[in-house]
Amino acid sequence: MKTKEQTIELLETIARLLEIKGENPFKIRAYTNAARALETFSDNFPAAVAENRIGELDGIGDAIAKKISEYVQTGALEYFEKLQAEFPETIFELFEIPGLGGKKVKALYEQLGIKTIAELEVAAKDGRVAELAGFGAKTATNLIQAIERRRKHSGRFLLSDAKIWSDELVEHFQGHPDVSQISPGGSFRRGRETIGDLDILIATKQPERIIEHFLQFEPIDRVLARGETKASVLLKCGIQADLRVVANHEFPFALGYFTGSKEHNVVLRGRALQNGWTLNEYRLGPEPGSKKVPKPIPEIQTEADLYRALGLAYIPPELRENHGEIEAAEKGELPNLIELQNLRGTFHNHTSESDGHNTLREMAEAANQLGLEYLGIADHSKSSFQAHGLDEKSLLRQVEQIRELNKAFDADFQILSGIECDILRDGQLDFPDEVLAQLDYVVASVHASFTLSEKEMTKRIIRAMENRFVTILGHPTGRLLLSREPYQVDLVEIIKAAQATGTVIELNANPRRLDMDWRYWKLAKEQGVRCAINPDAHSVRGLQDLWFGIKAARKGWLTREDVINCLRLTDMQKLLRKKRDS
DNA sequence: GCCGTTTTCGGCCCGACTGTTTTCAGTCG
Repeated sequence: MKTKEQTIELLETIARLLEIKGENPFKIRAYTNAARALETFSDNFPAAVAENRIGELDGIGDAIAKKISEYVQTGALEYFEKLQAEFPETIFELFEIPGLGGKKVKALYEQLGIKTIAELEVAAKDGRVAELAGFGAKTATNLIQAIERRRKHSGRFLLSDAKIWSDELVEHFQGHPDVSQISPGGSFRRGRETIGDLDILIATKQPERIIEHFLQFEPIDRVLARGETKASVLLKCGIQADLRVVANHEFPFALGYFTGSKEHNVVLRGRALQNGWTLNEYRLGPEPGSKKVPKPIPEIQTEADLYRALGLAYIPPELRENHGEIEAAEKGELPNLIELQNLRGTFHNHTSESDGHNTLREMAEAANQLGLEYLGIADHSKSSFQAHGLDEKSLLRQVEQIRELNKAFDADFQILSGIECDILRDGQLDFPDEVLAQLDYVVASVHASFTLSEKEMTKRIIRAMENRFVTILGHPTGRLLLSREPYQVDLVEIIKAAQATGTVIELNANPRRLDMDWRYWKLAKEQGVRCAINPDAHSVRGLQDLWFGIKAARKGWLTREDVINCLRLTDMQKLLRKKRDS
């Protein structure tokens, strides 16, 4: 039995193999399209395969559906095994070098027998690569440099790192007389949890001056490419930044185009074609050679105008993943997405009592300064000894301190006493109910025994959720982006259990976590499960991470009604008591 | 290999940039 993730990887691997074979590019694309279709599929995957419903997905036809079914149900795919046997397994690492695609990898392998990055480096240095047809001295040098860069940097970056440099770049152009419009684009604008590179778009009448100014940006390490309308650089921190320059009237088209996602844009272009139009990064115009009489094209000055012209409500960047947003925009059923200023408080935060860096008072004052109406303190519990988890005595002392401190604040700001209670290996909690009952709420999280099977882990977490004092399930998969894989857990089952038990699920806003993942919130929301956006702040500064949580919540289609942090203090307190009183 | 208001064949997004090329292939987004 294979999982959805394994199937996606299979399809992508097949696409790569077909590329090296030099297969029909459209056939290759069909496999990557099928992988994309599965990525956005949030229903029960094994059931859909078993009931032969997987072929109903857009982009998956009979042939691939049959292959998926064979792979998932027998655990192997004969077609793939044969294909794979034609090439050494290590050859895939060559695709990780920018500048190498299917054609070049094929040439390197067939003509020089190169099948690893190490072999490529040797061949590039001793001159064999430069002698291949289609390669040259410059290509060889670029490959050597790319291999060296790869050694230093991993290739993807957290949203938080991207934000620092995107903000800096926009700042760099602040007040520049030739900038008439500027916006970040790409996956950063869409709020993806990790970012490959930065895209900055500028509208101007003076493209060469803008490119010139871009190249003056101090943190640039080296210039990768520069032309008349775009330039690419590598920043010293390892992030690649691409600047695109367009004319003012082209800006909305270019912004939409470079924001993506690719899949979203493909559908938009399809809609344009239905009207006899062509949509690209510069314009919406009549499709040359279209047999249709094109509809008249309305004037377009903003992205919103563009969506309207295509018969759609404006789609916020975070939703542009071809995850159902276009159908919803057509019917006028897009959600009114949550915004940062809708948040009135937050729940999961630490103090110096466990592993935080600031005191209770400092955290409270910072939250009050931020304009929040309440701050929940949830320090670690005793089993998390690596984080100086609180025992019963120190926890109850903290509850007392919170009561005292609350007297110092006006009625418009309150601290809530909670705990981030460890879910033990068997699903029991780290404190007995009598202790938990003395708190305003309980966040229950897994912090140890990560290696249980998916079945056991799911059972363990559900058992914890069945405790009536567990208000919120903390970071449901335990992932640390770019550094630790999530533990195995069936989120579809967890969401069902949250619905059944009346447990809130956390959207941990720490940019290293962003857990539960945005791809599951739409499903949770449809089942009536509520979300708590928590920065998991370990310092005063950590409270700022709410910004990332909002981005992820918006990607998950959440509105202020779906997120309990948007409730007024009294309504929120009522909600916190609801499960334990029922 | 997928898909269909162009519907079972014949398309499939396309423009910018680099490097290797005397007019374009490969890669990227």
